[in-house]
Amino acid sequence: MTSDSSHVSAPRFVAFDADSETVAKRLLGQRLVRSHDGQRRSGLIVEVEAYLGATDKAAHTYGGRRTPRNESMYLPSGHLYVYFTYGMHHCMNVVCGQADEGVAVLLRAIEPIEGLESMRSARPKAKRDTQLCSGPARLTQALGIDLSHDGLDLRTSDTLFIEQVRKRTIADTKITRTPRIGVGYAQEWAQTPLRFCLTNNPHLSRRIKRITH
DNA sequence: TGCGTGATATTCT
DNA sequence: GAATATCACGCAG
Repeated sequence: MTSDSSHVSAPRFVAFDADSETVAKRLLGQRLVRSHDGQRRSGLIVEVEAYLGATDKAAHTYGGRRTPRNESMYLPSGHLYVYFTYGMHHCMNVVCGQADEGVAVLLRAIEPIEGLESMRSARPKAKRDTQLCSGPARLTQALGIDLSHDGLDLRTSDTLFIEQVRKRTIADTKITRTPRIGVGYAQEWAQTPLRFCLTNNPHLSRRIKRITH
């Protein structure tokens, strides 16, 4: 195996059919690929958040809420839920669990691997490559993902999909769990550690707080 | 390094 | 009318 193996097609990641915590951990270290205009932009998934559905006060589907915006979160697992927020940002989620359950994983950060030039031109404000995809809205901007991708099937799409570059789930010892970002309103759910990061990866959306003794 | 703040569409009160 | 699964900028220390 040489370092120039990025053109070799890897198998698709297909194991979306599980609860969102399990899928969140499975997705860490897999490769998110955006193929557009004959170019490939891709990166390793380094940070995700699990959203648990109707019982989760931080989830868009809390209490079974169903609106035109979140409709695709009720699609079968493997589909994409893209939403627009703060009047200017897109965020992308992978639907998991069962159809109509409203369960998903938010992709928060990737480590860029291919198509760095395209990402840089898509994100002129990023001063360093660690700022290209280190945040949910940053990574959608870097990859050119918007509402036109809402409801897309990652298992069959040729333009956006996830490649399985490792068969085993990353060991728990290499994963740091923290509370989710920006969900302080969600009461007891605000404290629940459902954000999963590859420990000390430089492409995270935020540094992991040091544990104080 | 770490606040405070503006931009601004969708949803809920 | 208010809040939000955010980002980028300015200013303080």
